[in-house]
Amino acid sequence: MPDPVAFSSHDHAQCEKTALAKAEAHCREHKLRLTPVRRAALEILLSEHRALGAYEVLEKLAAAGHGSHPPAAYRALSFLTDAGLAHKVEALNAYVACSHSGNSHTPVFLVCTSCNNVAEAEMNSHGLDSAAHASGFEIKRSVIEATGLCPGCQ
Amino acid sequence: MPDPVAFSSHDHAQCEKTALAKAEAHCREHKLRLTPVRRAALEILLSEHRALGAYEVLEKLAAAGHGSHPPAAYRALSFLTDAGLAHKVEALNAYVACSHSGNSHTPVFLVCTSCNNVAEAEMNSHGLDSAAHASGFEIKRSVIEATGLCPGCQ
DNA sequence: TGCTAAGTGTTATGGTATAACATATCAACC
DNA sequence: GGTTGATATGTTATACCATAACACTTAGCA
Repeated sequence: MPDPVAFSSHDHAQCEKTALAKAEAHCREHKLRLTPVRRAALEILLSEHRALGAYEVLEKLAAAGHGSHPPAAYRALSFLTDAGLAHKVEALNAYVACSHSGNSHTPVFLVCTSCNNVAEAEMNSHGLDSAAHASGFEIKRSVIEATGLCPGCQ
Repeated sequence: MPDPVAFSSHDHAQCEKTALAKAEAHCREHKLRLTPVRRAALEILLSEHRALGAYEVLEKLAAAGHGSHPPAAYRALSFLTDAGLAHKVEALNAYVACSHSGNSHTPVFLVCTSCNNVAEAEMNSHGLDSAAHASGFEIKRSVIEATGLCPGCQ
């Protein structure tokens, strides 16, 4: 597992900018429509490394002049997660921008309970996959999340 | 991963009975108070291998003469999960009785989207643990869940 | 231009979870 | 046995998370 960027100090403006550029490229390539609301939602998620609740995203969307009713946020989040540009952290019922390209992958989240930052790591979920397959279970989607303390908060 | 009992036909009455006996022993040993409400909640969870929502548990608790307000269910479920006698399936916001002794362990859930049964497997979460530790993250609790189709539903 | 599909606005409602405070019960000790 | 402090339960109220259903608009294309 590489050093997760969420727990290291870094040039966040740059971090945001490149993620957004990658997202645009990904959408162009896959003919997905990154509309203003969706783009705004992505920018909101990208602005922090912690996971944001849907209603928190909604507030910020409304503040930015977009829809102010729950479906506005849920639709945007749903587009982003379907496109692989964001993920839902099930343990928090909250959403984070994807830290990796637009590649389809099984995310692994490290959620710090102190600073609330969420790092996304890539791991070979091979153990899970093959073990499940061995017992005859066919995996569609998997969720791997760990809560605890990040290096900076210990 | 051993063949998960939830996906095999088995003597469920026996399955329930031994789980309950183990839970009682576990509580005695750890001086935990398995009060009537808590015991009732555990029996409710044990009655099925699918995950039950908190309000579903609440209904059954009320029907059995226990509290009928949400905190009654959440408190019982919280006791059971803290004691390791039940787990929350985060992907479903629902609860299942623990299939293994009272041992503290990292559960791995296989959730069938067709029959709704949830199997709990034990797996060495060693990959996750050591990888997280290598990047300096200290895990308190981890969630590993896969949704898909069980052998019988494919 | 007119059609169709996709996206958005809006209202309403349903499902999940906890805060806060009152009351009751338990366990241990005097 | 009665007192006390901790644990558990009852109760009210509310907050947070999520989606159904339908109307309207816009984009993309024949």
